[in-house]
Amino acid sequence: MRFGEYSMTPNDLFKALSDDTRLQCLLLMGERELCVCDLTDALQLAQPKISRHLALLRSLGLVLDRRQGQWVYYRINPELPAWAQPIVAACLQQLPAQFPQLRTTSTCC
Amino acid sequence: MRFGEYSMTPNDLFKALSDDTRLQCLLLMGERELCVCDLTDALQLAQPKISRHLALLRSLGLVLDRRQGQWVYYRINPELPAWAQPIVAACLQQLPAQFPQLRTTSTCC
DNA sequence: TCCATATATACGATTAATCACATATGCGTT
DNA sequence: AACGCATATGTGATTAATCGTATATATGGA
Repeated sequence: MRFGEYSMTPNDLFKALSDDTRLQCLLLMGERELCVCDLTDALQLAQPKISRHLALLRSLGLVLDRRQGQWVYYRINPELPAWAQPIVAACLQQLPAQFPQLRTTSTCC
Repeated sequence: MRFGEYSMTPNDLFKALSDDTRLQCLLLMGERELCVCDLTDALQLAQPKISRHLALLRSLGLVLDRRQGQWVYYRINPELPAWAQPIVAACLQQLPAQFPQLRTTSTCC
């Protein structure tokens, strides 16, 4: 996958979405801003795994991050390319129902 | 990628979309039913390459095929899973503009 | 039947994606 | 400074995706 400050291509977007870890992270972020430990808790996955997937989403500009103290909060970039917005919106609307166990416990940080 | 008569998952869909050959085939089919030679002409790619990508799209149920004489016509499956329809529709609406050179010459078969 | 055209698949090689584990960095507290 | 916690990255191994080339199958016509 291309990587860096170039503008995202459709190929980049779909490669990003075509991994369940990344997709579930995005779906969870669709509800609210989340820190890394929220995501590791919700998905029950190792922290380095989550972090590397987040790095990829960040490198594409698909998500933005914000450090607050020791925590880093991630959210979906509200300024996606115009062509990507309807696609991402459709995903956020349709796909949570395809991951029934997907929920944040909210008792994290 | 999973393969066969199982029902398509979001992961399957995005993996299918995350190859430019397959994506451009789908976008071209968004306009009308096309045979394999239409696609090889339009994309200027080797026939076995196109055929293998079409086989993958077909195995997921993303496209349907219909043989007429020596030609095999492909079209987007109009009965996609409900969750997939808005996503595919958004792609068909937004993405052709991202592939400016994408056009069928219509002088094929 | 033999040939030409259209399409599909098999095979081996190459490249890309993912992972687990180890380690590094950054921040807050003592 | 030293520690603990949260997060990020490096590394090597494994698996998956893609490709080019060769070949197989199907159809129609001579």
